[in-house]
Amino acid sequence: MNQKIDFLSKNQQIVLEIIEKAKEPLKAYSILFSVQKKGIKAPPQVYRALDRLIKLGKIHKIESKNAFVACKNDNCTISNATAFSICDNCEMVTEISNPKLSKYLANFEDETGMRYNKYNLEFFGLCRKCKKNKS
Amino acid sequence: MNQKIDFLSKNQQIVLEIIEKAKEPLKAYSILFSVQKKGIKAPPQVYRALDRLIKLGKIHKIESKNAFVACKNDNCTISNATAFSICDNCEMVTEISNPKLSKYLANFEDETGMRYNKYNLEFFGLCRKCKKNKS
DNA sequence: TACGCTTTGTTATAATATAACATATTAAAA
DNA sequence: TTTTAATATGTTATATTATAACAAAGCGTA
Repeated sequence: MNQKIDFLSKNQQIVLEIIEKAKEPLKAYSILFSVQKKGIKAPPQVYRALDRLIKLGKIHKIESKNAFVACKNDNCTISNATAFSICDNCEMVTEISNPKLSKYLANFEDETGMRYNKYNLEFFGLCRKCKKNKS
Repeated sequence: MNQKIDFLSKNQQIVLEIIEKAKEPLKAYSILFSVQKKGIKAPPQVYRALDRLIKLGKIHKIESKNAFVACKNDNCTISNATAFSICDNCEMVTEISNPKLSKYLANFEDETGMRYNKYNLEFFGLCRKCKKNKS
């Protein structure tokens, strides 16, 4: 039954592959451009694949950038809880997989006592490289 | 000198007022529509005001919704560190101001030892009302 | 085969956001 | 007070991001 969950259609595979190869987050229309040689011609085809890949936890959307990255956590079949660090200068994005952080956030209770197992956290700052170059 | 920081231009005041009055996050074009009777006619006028208000910490952008809410923390002159809870059903958004959480996140060190004083956290779940109605 | 379901292809358009440039207002330097 | 610099505004056009709507193809299975 897990095969079902992991099955990717042709378009989904094409889109995933290009995102996995990329070193930085990709925008939907830049993906569209890249896959046109493979027969994908129109935005809905890309957006459908993106939606599916997100649901499967294969990729994540960087909301502050409207861009997409491959999931770096091998086991991230559940895409609900994500954390990223984003460089304000070079825009590099790194997925943070820190058990303490995810535990903390999953156990966090708001004022009303509510908990959330779904969240997205985006940290901003200067990455090591950019920090050096600026100083 | 703080007066300078708090000074709002005409358009900025108009846009802020409408966001503060709203009970839910407002989209840029719905703001545009609302303020057309007050003489604001084109998207750039709204987006400029929004940008400025965000920088001043008067409003925040809910990235997952492309919508804008007034800051509920009286002292949120620094808009860098934000956390929200968002109802998956009714889309209600509440700003979380929890000193423990903000301390935890500001002190969080990633694998490389980096810290971030700028972040945005969006929690998703069902708000109390919607949880009741679904059960 | 025939049915239902998912995926695909396609056109069109909606929704979100910015570029570019001209003008006006303001604050304060000369 | 005039000049200047900086900020804010108005305006048109356009770029970017995303979805609606519907027809057709493929696939599993009853």
